[in-house]
Amino acid sequence: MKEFVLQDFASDKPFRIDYERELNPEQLQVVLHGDGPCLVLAGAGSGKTRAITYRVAYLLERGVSPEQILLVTFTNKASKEMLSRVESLLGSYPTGLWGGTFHSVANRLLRMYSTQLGYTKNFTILDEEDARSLIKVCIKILNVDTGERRFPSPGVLHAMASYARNSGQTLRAVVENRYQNFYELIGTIEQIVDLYEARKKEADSMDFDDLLLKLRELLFTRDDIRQRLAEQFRYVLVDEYQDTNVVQSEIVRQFASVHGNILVVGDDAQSIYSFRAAQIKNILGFPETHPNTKTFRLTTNYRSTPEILAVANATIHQNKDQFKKELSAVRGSLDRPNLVPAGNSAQESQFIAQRILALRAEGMPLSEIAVLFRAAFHSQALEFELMKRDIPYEYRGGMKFFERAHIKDVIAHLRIRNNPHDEVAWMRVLSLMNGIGLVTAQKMVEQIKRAESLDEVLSLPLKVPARAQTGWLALGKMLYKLSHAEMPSDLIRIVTGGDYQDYLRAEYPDFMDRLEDLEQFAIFAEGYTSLQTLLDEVSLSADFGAVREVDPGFSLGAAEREDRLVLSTIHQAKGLEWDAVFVMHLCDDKFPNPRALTEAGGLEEERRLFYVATTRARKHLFFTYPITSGYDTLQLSQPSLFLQELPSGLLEEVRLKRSFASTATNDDLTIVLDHLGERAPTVDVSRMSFLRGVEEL
DNA sequence: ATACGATTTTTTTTT
DNA sequence: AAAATCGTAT
Repeated sequence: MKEFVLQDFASDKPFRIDYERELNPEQLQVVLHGDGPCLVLAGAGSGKTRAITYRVAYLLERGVSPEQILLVTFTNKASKEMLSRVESLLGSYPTGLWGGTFHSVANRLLRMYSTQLGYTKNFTILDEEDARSLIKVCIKILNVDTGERRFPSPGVLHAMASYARNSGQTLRAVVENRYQNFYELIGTIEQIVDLYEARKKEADSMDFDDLLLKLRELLFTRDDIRQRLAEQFRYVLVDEYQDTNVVQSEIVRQFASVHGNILVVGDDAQSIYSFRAAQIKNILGFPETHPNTKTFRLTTNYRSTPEILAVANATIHQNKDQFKKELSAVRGSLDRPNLVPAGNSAQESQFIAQRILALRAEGMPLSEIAVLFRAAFHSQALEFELMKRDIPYEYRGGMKFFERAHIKDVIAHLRIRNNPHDEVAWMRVLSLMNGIGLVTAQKMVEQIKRAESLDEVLSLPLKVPARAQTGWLALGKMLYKLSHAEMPSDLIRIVTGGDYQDYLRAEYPDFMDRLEDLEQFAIFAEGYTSLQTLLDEVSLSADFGAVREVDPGFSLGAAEREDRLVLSTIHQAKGLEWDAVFVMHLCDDKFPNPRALTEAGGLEEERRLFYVATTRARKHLFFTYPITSGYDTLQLSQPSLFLQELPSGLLEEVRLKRSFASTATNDDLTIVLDHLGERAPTVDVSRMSFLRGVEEL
C-alpha cells in the first residue's frame, strides 16, 4: 500500500534545473522531500509559489506523468501563473496536468460522471445572479408576503443556503447563528430554499456549491470512482489551503486516499474567505487529520522592505487567534510607508494620481503599481481622476465581463440551446420580450418544462397571453435559427444580429459599446468548437475580460498596451505583488467593513485582509483616507482602526499641501480636524451648519 | 392582473 | 450599476 517515492525516481536523466542553486534551503526541502502528507506554512512573500512550481517541475523531471499530478489553486489567475512558470522551467507545456480551481476541477470530473448523479452531461452552471433570479421565482411561486416585515432579499437567502451547505450546518443553525434577525422567518426561508433546490435539479442545473458538493457525494458514495480517481492522482498539491472549507478538504482527502501524497501550502495569517465557510482549522489541524505529516516552514520574506514588514508584523500581532510568526526581511531599507489623510475622496484620488505620475517619472512602469481597496465601489472617485489624467489602468473586481447584462442575455440564449431545461435562462430570455414580464414568463416556463428538446418546445401548442404573442413569435424564430447552427461564435452572431440588437438600441444609451462587447465575445468564442466548453469557461474561469482595460481615448500600439496601473479589491490581489502599492479609503466606516464586524471573528478577518494588502508591496506603500465623505451631508471619519492601532513611528505622515485642496471648505475641514484631535466623534452635519462650526472655532 | 417606466436606494469580499 | 419601490398604462 505504502509507496516509496524514491523507488520511482530511478531515472538517471540529468536534471535540467539546478534546484540547489535556484532555491533556498527551506524551499529545497519541500521540493525534494514533499512526498507523503506535507504541510507547508509559508508567510507572505516567502516564495511558496516558487516552491510549488519547482516541486511540480521536479516530479515531471523525475518521470511522473502529467496526468498523475493534480494542482489545485484558488483562482484561475494563480493556476495560469503556476502552469506557465512550470512551462518555462521545463521548456515545454505539461500537457495533461490537472490544474485549476476547485470548482473547475470539480466541473471537469462532473462532466464525466454527472449521469450517475441524475444530471445530464449538459447540465448548466448557475452563477450568483442566476441563483438569485431562481430564488426570486421561488418566492413568487410560494406567494410569500415579503412586504409585511423586512424580508431577506434573494441574494441574502442564497448566501444563507450557500453558507449552510459549505459549512456542513443545517440552514436552521446558520440562520440562528448568523442571521438572528431573520430567525423568526425560518419556516418560510426553509420552504424557499427547498423549492430552490428542487427547481434547480429539475432544470438540470448546478450552482457553484453543487459543483463541490456533488463531487464530494460522488467520491463518498461511489467507491469504484473514488478508487479510480485516487489511483490516478499520485501527487495532489493544494495552494492557499487556509481558504478551503470542509467540503474542499474532504474532496482533497479522497483524492489522496490511495497514494497519500498530499502537499498543502498556505498561511493562516492570510485567511480571508471565511464568508465562504473557509476554515482555518483545515490548515492548523492538518497534521492531526493526516498522520505522519511533515511540516515545512518558509519564513524568509523576499518581497518587501523591512519598513513594510514592520507594519505587517505589527498588524498581525494584534490578532489573538493566530500562530505567532514574524516575517524577516532580506531586502534593504527604504522609506517608511506613508500615511496620507486627504480632505475628501476627490483629494485622495488626486493625491494618488499625482503620486503615480511622479513614480512613473522616476522610471517605475505603471504595471508595477497597484491601488487596492476593500470594496469595488470605493474606487469610483479614483477612476474619474485617472480618466481625467489619461492614466491607463486595469480594473479587477466588481462586475466581470461575463456578468454584464448584455453578455448574460446572449449567453442565456446559448444556454437554452445547450440545455432546454435551463429554467433560469428561459426566464431571462422570455423577460426580454415585449409584453412578457416575470409572471407571464414563469407561466410559460411551466409549459416549456414538459418538452424534452428545443425542437419539441418550438412545436408545443403554448398558451400565450395576447399581449405576449408577438414577442413569443419573434423568440420562436430566433430559437429556430439557433437550433440549426452549431459553432458557438455563429450562435452568438445569430442572437446579436437579430431582434436583440433592436432591444439593445432601445434600452441602453451606450448600446454602441455594448454591441462592441458582443462582437468581442463572438471573436473570443471563435476559439471554441464546443458550446459546452465555452459555457463552462464563461461561468468558471471568466478570465477573458474579467479585467476591464481602460486606455486613454487614443489608440495605443501593441507594445505600449502592456503598461497599465492595476486597480483591485484586496481579495483579488491575493498572491500578487507590486513595487508600489496604494491602499485607499482606509477610514473607520469603510475598512474594517461595518457589516463584517457584526460577524464572529469578523474583526480579525478584516485585519488579515489589511495584512494581505500591506504585504503586497515590495518597495513603496501608501495608506490614504478621506477625512470627510458624503454629498449633501458631511460626514467626518476617523482613520481606520488598523491605522490607529499601529505603534507610532512606523508610518510617515504626509501633510497635503494647499494645492491639493479643491475648495476652501475642505481646507478648513483639515484645520478643524486638527483641532478636534484624535478622538473626534463621527458626526453628521449639514454643510451649512458645519461651516458655521468652522467659524466658531 | 400584469407590464413597464421613472425614481430612489444601496453597494463586502468570490468560485 | 443594479435592485428595490412606486405609480401609471394596458
